[in-house]
Amino acid sequence: MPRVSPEHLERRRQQILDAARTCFIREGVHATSMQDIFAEAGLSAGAVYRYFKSKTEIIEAITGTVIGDLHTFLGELVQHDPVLPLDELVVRVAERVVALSGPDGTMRLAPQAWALAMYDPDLRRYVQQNVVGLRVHWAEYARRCVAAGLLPPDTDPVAAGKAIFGIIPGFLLQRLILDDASPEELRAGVRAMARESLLAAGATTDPVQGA
Amino acid sequence: MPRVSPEHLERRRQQILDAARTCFIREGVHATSMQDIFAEAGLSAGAVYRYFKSKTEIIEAITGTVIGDLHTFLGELVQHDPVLPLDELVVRVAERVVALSGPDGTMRLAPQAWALAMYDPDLRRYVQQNVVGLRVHWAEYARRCVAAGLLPPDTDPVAAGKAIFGIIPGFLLQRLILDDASPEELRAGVRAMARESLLAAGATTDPVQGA
DNA sequence: TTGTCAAGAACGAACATTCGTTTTAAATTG
DNA sequence: CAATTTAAAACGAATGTTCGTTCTTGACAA
Repeated sequence: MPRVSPEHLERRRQQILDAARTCFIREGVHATSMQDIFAEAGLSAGAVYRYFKSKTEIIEAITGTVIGDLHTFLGELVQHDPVLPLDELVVRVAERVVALSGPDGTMRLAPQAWALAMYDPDLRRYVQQNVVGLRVHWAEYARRCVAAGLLPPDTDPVAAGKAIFGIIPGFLLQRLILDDASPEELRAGVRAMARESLLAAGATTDPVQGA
Repeated sequence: MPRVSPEHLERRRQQILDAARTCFIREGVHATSMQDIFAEAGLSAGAVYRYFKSKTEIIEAITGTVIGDLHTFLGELVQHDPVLPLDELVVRVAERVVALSGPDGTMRLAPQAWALAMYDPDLRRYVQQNVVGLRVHWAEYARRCVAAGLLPPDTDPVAAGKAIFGIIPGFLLQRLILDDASPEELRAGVRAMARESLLAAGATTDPVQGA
């Protein structure tokens, strides 16, 4: 179809990206050949190469959108008034992660994005933006907790954000690779982890029960 | 060398694995060709294929050893008597992670292992073992904290282990991709995170009720 | 027409792997 | 000990396949 509307072009582009994402999730990025993408998109090589000049460009376009949804979602939760308890916040995010990491979920691409980011400079920038984006929300959460008097004034919210951040990739990994993590169990874990007593020097562990 | 000692064979095997690991860390697993491994090992194709029947077999052999060191290290720390404070424990592990994730560090392979585990069943088993191995230590830590009276008796140590687990991959990711995480900052973050007050509903304008 | 889009055959490079040959050190013999 | 045999070990060019990409060709709207 020659001389076609801009909408058509944009739709084609999306059609290709959707096909690529489907393939990447189903087979993995490296195991996906361009021919797989052609087939999934129902387009020819020539057509696809009209919209993207290389496979790398497609990978980059998709990697940039892996956790956009999560970013927005967390951003809203963090702004919730009153400030949500940490376990509540984490559970809600975890639930979203579960929803996004099913058989067709985009979160399945996250580990691949991390791995690719280590060796492709352009991709690395995208992934960096994604990670920073999430982390900034966590830092903002910590800041609000300080403001609400839930954390001491001398708290470093950036450091707190960096530490809390790990809970989610940790959850995702266990979910994707071991498939034995649930948001509710994570809530219990976070509730156990959020205790000053864990920072105290511990007593020796005999069979004797202290109280 | 024909009719050669078992030690020689074992050394050759290690020589190949070392070369492969070097290549995988330097270029990434997928970007490493067998020819790269031949060159790095200073061996011919035939020689390498005498010891490993495929590239996949080499990848599997290496993936199985990525975090063995960390596993042992954490295992010892967890058994420390008296029980170490959480922030102390995390900092020590983080320091080890830093040591193992430099330009030649094996921890650089972790994200690749995670990604590969999603699509290769054999590899997945190795990575599962690694993850479970670490998690078991964290659960044991939680158990000891309960025994020492640092955590309430009704704590679910497995859930706690799953939650705490994430701190380390989270740290590693930030270290590898953003290169802006340090053990000391992580300590500060963990100290901020370990507070019951984070579990209470907060308020900016509204009063709060207890749990 | 004229300019743009799509098709799909074709291409060349890169890849993992194979295999016939050569080298080598241990084993065997005299 | 020295000469010879033997089979494992190593070599590396060749193989066949697969891949990402390009190119030629035709189709169709303006």
